[in-house]
Amino acid sequence: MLLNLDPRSNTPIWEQVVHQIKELILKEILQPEDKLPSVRELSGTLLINPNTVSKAYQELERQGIIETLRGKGTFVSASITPKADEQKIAEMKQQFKQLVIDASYLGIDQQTLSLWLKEITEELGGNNDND
Amino acid sequence: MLLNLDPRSNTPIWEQVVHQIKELILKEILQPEDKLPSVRELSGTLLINPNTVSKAYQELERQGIIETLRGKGTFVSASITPKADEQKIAEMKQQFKQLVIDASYLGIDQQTLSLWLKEITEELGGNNDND
Amino acid sequence: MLLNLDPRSNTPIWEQVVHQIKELILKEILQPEDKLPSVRELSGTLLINPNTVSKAYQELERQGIIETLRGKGTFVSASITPKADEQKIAEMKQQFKQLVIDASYLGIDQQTLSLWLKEITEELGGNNDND
Amino acid sequence: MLLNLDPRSNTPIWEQVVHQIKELILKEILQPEDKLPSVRELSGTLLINPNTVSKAYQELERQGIIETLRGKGTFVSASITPKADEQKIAEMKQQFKQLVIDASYLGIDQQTLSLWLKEITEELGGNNDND
DNA sequence: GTGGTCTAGACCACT
DNA sequence: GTGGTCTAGACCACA
Repeated sequence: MLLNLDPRSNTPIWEQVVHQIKELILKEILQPEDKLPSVRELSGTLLINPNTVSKAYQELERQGIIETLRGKGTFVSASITPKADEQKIAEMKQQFKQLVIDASYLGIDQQTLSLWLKEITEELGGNNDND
Repeated sequence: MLLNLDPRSNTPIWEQVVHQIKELILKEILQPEDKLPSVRELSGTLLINPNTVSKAYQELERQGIIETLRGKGTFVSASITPKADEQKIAEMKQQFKQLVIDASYLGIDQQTLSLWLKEITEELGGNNDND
Repeated sequence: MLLNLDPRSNTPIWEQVVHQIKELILKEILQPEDKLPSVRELSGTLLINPNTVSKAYQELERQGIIETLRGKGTFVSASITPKADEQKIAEMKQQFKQLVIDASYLGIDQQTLSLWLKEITEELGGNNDND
Repeated sequence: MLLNLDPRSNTPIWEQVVHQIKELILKEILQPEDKLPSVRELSGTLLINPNTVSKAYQELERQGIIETLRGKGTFVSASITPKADEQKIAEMKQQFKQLVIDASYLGIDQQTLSLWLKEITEELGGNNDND
């Protein structure tokens, strides 16, 4: 499993790992019940510390996206139920607004954002039918 | 000038200040050439550390959104030219993607995001006719 | 013998086995002198590692609850004498306290706990008349 | 702030810290808005690693019991709202049952447990009126 | 000053 | 083999 990490980014490495694994699952590259690489293995591949991977895995587990089976390893959850947490949705909308504002100052208008949204949705939902 | 700051939020306070001033400008509540409150004044109003306000102003200046005239104060720039910095646009798209992914795990679909986008654009651009 | 094991739980599987066998004995579903399934048999039924069952049996034997007769198998002890180990009782009280604290933060009050205690005692002690 | 830590216990140190802080809050020794010792300070007092304290604080924050204000420190939340999470309550009842079972094998009967429950509740709810 | 992140490396319990 | 915990010590951003 290869992830794209940027150690210079402001977003912590463990969070980048979380994001990208979530993306892989959405794209169905990682499927329910699939085994994730072990903490040591992934830390070796990504050239980061095991603790950092561990933190990412723990966060993913906290979100109900993966599960760890004692002594066996870590697996993608069989059923990922979205929690409609009101508060988090409000936060997300707020983030979204800030993003739109920042975009505006980069000269990006609504149409472009709308296009991006479409592109991204297709990229994520486009599964692997035509592989 | 009243801003809505949340000290519990993960986004640093100076960044919240930056965001909200940018929003006020987009909404044309703050207009070009308008004078901003002094660092000391604003820090007093918002009950935050002057250094924090200062950092926010520096960032806004760096983005070309406000200008400091020595001895006179700080003013909204007369003309804010969007910098079409390719790299920053790519970063923004990346951010956007991560947001869509996170939204997806909260059960928020494309339609909802599309709606939000429309709402936000209207809220911001209400008087952006002559751009 | 069917036990309810949850591989996702935080309590180790061998401990879940220990708990549930203790429960079966309390409920007199397993009676003194009854033969327990062999390690291999039980591990096959429960689809878990033989080492795990073995560890559970060892723990139960350590507590004096079951006995192994070489070449014959494993049996529920004829007389289970509660050890009034002061230290263990103190530990238990400590555990109990932590549980009450955690319950409190979940909005569970003393009355509810008291009710639970009654329920559980009835469930377990239904035929404990002649102790 | 002095906590009683047992490095030999099975429960991890960070969890012991979490438990005991929760207890201090219930006893109103720590009151809403109170500042907790800094990570470094507490780690110095308890002779444990700062990371361990940090982990405890992060868990407490995740539970909504404390809040961190960037650069200022960590504080007891003003209002702690118990979340009536069905699933967690079920888990708690399960734990409670296992505890009753274990107690039974130590010769502790329902009456004793009932007494303990009363004692503990009084200890926790007894505030600091008579200090 | 504060907490958050990361590395290095160790030890442990579980399967 | 697996993940979880802990220590030691470093660096950074925030206020």
